[in-house]
Amino acid sequence: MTMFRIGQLAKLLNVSTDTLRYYEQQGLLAASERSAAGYRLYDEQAVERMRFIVRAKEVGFNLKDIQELLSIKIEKQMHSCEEVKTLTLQKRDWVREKIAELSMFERSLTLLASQCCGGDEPANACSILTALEDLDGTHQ
Amino acid sequence: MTMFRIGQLAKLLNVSTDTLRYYEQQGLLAASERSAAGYRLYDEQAVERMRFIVRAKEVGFNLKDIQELLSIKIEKQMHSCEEVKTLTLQKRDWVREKIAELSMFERSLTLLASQCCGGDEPANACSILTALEDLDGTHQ
DNA sequence: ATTGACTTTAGAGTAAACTCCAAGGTTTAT
DNA sequence: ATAAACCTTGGAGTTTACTCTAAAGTCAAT
Repeated sequence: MTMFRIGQLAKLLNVSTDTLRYYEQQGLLAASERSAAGYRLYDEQAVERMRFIVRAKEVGFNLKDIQELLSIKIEKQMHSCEEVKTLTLQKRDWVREKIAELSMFERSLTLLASQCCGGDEPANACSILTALEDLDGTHQ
Repeated sequence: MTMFRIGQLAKLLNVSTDTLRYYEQQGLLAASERSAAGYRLYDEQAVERMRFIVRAKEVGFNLKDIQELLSIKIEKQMHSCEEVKTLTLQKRDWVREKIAELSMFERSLTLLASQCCGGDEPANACSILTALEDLDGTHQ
């Protein structure tokens, strides 16, 4: 089993060692074990967990959100399927809302780009606000 | 022409007056004019601009991003159409990436919810991490 | 004319998420 | 065996985006 030291994991996932220690402190990612000298050692599972955290961050989840997502596990004895399912679907709906909002932006930006000739002349006719207002009219 | 005072605009857009003053200080939204007593007055255009800022914030743009988006309009005679188009398409691609990533989360949450009441699978296989990994396998 | 709700400014304080620093211990390469 | 490159901790500092406070001016209504 390959174990990573903090610097190696940091390099692998393009974060700082400080960030990894901060996440540990925040209860997001503990080192799998410590070496004799007290160095943090991370296994593949920890790497996967960290990959998840990074990805979740990238799409706009904050650390509290991520903790909640990570804690979604089915504990058949402790919680009913219904509870878990409700939490999961709530999160999913939140994600769907975000997607819908982003899609509106995507349309705005695409419309703006299409209205722009893309040539050398001053961009007098190009206005992102106009494009957005146009969308506002049709969507709200 | 109806003019809004800061408190009215704040109420209308569900932000604080402090936030509006802060955005002014950051160069995002200036009051259209001042009353004799020095009160900030906002016209419809300012309202639209603020609406844009709020929405952009909601989908994860930071203030610097938003300033950049707004500057496309403000300095349109300073930039060529090509510059504007490039910037716009860059932002659009960024938004598309976010949407793609969020869609993966959405799928994994949906998958997780559907597995939740499936019944017999071992509980340790039922986490969002596992669901996301399953998606990774089929989509990347 | 005075109360209460609004506004002004400058400046201090806050929360989240890092980021840096100091003072020291460990590992690896020469 | 000694430097370079890593790691440890605790704690201070930074950035972003507000949020709050204080001291004072303005406005509408009783």
